[in-house]
Amino acid sequence: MIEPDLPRRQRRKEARPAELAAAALSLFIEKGFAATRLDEVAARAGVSKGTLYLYFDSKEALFRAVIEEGLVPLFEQMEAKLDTLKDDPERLLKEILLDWWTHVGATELGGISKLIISEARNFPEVAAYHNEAVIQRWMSLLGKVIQTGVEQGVFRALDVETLRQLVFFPLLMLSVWKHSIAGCAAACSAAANPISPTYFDTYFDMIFRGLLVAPPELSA
Amino acid sequence: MIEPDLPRRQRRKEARPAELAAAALSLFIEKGFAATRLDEVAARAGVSKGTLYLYFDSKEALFRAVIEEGLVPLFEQMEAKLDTLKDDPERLLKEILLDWWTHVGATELGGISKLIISEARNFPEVAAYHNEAVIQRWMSLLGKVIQTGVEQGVFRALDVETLRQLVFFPLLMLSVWKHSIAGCAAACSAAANPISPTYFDTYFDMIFRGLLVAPPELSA
Amino acid sequence: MIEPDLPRRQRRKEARPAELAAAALSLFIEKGFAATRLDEVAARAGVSKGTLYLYFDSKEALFRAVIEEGLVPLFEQMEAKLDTLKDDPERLLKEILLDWWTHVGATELGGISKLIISEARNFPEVAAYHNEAVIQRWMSLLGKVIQTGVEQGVFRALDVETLRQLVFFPLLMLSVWKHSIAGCAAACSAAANPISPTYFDTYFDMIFRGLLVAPPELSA
Amino acid sequence: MIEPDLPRRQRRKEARPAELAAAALSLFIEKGFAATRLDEVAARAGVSKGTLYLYFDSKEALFRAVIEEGLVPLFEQMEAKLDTLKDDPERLLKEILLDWWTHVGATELGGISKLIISEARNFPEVAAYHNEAVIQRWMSLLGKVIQTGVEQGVFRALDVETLRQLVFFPLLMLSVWKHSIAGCAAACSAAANPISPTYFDTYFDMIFRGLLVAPPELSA
DNA sequence: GATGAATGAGAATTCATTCAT
DNA sequence: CATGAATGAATTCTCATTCAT
Repeated sequence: MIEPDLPRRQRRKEARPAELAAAALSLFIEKGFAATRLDEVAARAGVSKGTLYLYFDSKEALFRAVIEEGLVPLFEQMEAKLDTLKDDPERLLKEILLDWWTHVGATELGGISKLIISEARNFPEVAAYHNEAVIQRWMSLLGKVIQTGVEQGVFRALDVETLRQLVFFPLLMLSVWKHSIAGCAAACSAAANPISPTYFDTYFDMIFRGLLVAPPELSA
Repeated sequence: MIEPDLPRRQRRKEARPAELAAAALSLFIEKGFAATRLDEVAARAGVSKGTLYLYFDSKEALFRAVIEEGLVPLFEQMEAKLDTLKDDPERLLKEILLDWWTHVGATELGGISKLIISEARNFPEVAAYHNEAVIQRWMSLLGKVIQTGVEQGVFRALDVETLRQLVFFPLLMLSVWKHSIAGCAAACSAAANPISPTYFDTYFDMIFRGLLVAPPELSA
Repeated sequence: MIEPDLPRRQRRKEARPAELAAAALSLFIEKGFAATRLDEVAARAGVSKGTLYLYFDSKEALFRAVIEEGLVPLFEQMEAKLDTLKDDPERLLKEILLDWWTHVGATELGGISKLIISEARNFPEVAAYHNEAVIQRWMSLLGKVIQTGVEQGVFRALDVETLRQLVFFPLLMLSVWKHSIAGCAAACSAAANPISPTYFDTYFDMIFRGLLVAPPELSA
Repeated sequence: MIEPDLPRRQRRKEARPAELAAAALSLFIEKGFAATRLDEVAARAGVSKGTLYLYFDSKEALFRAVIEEGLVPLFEQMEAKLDTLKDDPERLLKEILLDWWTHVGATELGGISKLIISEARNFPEVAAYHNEAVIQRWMSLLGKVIQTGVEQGVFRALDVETLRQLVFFPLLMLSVWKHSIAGCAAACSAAANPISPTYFDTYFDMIFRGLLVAPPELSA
């Protein structure tokens, strides 16, 4: 990955935007967009305030970049998986949902969802971009998986539009929760943390009992 | 509600905090806490900026009051219902969830959830208060309803902690969505609005097929 | 002028914009628009920085106001004079030019010309406003006076457009000079100051010898 | 002008300051000193920002150089002419004034006058240098020409100090005007452009009628 | 109580200047 | 010599908070 024959300066220059966006992401998630000062972002990235402006035109541009940077590595994997496991929609759906949780929901990237929710009203263009580049894409992916299952007679023929939301929202909400309410560890009691150890077992049990034409428990 | 024998001045005086909090609530929801200026709050409430400080010590105090004011009328109803319909947990759960949607999720009060999610990190004490005064209370209510159903052998004996979240999150997320992403109507395409007309039908179908020991469709 | 029954606060509020504009004018003239900091303007007016923004939306708005404030009292007098002395165009022209010198060129208001010259490129709308509200008006006034003289057979029938500039530019340039080069008293030698004691005598001698059909010197 | 036996590198090196100053001049004139960024100057000269500092210590030093560079080629011509046409002061004066207009007033160099007027207060030493190196020299030249005319009995014996200003200011003002107000072409109406086609005819007519002991028109 | 003018600390942004490469 | 990434002081503008009226 590292090209050792480039002078250090230049290597730095190429890495900078990602470093800055990473610093900004973590701060935006911690404190929200408005409450994050560019001073802090610069400090966390180990550069001066002015340097930010070498790479981003404004705070809003930085916001936009954070979304883009954070989401580029995110979708190759997800969509690639769609072509595998076509004959086992249950396992495919489960894997895709767990993938999302592992690579997004449970990580810092999950904070982007919270960010977008918080700032959509104030930055409609950024929200629109995110909606189109991420939400629609992801929802469409989920829809295709479910649709496949329906067509194969494995999933019940309910409204796919709604199903994909019902299936996804418990995970999304969990992630959002983790990055906001559960984040004020000191003040909020432990009870604020909603993740019980059996959460995922129960989640998939419920989801698939609702989805499957012949749930294992009953078909037995 | 109105006490007609008090002189108007005094009535006004007592109503003021609620009026101010109402104005603040709608603005906080529209623009977020940080982006709302006290000028605007005062203007919307029809008073001068200085007057705000007669009733609230600071912007944060106003935030706290917004939570309290907005949620006081909210929980008498909900908890009262618990004592009714004890013998029909399915109907009770459905009614309670629809009640929440009707009186909170679908109304401006649903915006408080978004607000808390956005600002929890910056105002941990407010978040803690909300957590304890609202979230815990509401989750406990849901838990009791489900527990009743389990005890009566109507609901499956899964982890109740998780079930109440799985049941509630699709509604909560929907409400949060409505108050953020779906709110930037101009920029975000209509597709951002996730409510399909059959959402609630499918929602309850899925939920109860997952919950009920003997779902109608399968018991047949 | 002062209305002694208004509370001091209110009297102040009405006077403020003019006070602020006056402070800004003198600083803009001294240092130019770009080099003047709003801190200084506020300090000179004896208020805080924030107060400026109660009355003016931006530094540019302040600039615009300076032009307007400074020029309002300026044109009533000038144009009123046009109706007098219709039968003596030479005296009328001389009085109007001296009036301009006394009330504008020689005073701080003359600095506005320098300001506009300096900043026209950077603030085209302000320059356009000044052009229309001041320059055109003043030039038109001069043109009418000269035209009257021509029609009465007192002035030679040359191009009036040009004449009014030839007549005015020596005064305008003198004023601009005073407010720029002559202003750096310490560094610039006294020779930079171009006003010789006989300037106006020679000026009018030249102007009228050029203008008059029958100059006194020769008609004698 | 080009010295073809120097290696190109070296030629470049010697030409650099002049190239940089030329780039700076045009930008200073376009936008004023303060509003010109060194980035732009470097870009227009086709070098990097750092290179500027190899040749000039500071932005102010560049300003000073702009004056010097721009005016060096300017005065050989002018003063050389003084020795010719000694027996026709009218024609000499006319030629010198037209020369100034052709080589300075009408060209980019005329912008230096505007620049000095704008920045004299902020850069007194630069203004002082310009005053001494340019203004005094030029005024002295004009004075000598007029003095010659007076001594030959061709020009009237008025105050020469003032006469040279009266003669020069209409041209100077015209040039300044062209480089400021007339420059904001978009916003300012065409009427802002003060040059009528007969400007110079009328100008010389007026000037010489005022100057000459026996103007053609009257001597008839 | 109520007002709204005034404040000033704080945040985003710009840009002349430096210096490692 | 030349570069251009990095700096940070300086500047505009915002807004929660105060307080004289």
